[in-house]
Amino acid sequence: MQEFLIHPEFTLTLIWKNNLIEKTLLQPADSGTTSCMKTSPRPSRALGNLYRHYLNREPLHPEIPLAWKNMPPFRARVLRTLFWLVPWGRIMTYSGLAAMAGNPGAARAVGTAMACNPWPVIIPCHRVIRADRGLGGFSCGTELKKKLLALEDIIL
DNA sequence: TCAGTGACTATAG
DNA sequence: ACTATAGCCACTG
Repeated sequence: MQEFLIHPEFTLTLIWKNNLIEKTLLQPADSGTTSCMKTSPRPSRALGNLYRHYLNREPLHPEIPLAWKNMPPFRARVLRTLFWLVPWGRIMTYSGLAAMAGNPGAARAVGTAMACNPWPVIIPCHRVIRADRGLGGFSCGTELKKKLLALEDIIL
């Protein structure tokens, strides 16, 4: 089952399987979209939560049902750490996140973990930047990363 | 087991 | 500020 969050800057698709969010798909808004947000009909609790996250910065609920099965251990630790430690409007470096996840030297592996993040936006990998304040990479395009950060009043 | 890979980083020109 | 480079680590085939 799929459902959508339509935002002026992006569309987020939640892909559900066995009552768990298997992954999210993120794509930049195509030109000429609406100026307000909307969701697909009968949104799940998680989607409602995401809607209000972008509407009025409501924190994401810690129990969003994500399908963690088969995630390699370090990547899971990194993603969980990111979810818990970096809320709306905050940023973290790859190396900082590596340290918080318990392995200070693993900045590069954190980058790989971000690249493999199955749940962009829910797990806020757009809030992870380089130690030199550079933007770093983004699977869905660095332009979108910049816009997501701008929504949170973060300018690099 | 091991070589290859990459959303990194510190350092040197 | 930019480029090159060597070191770094978890994960993969």
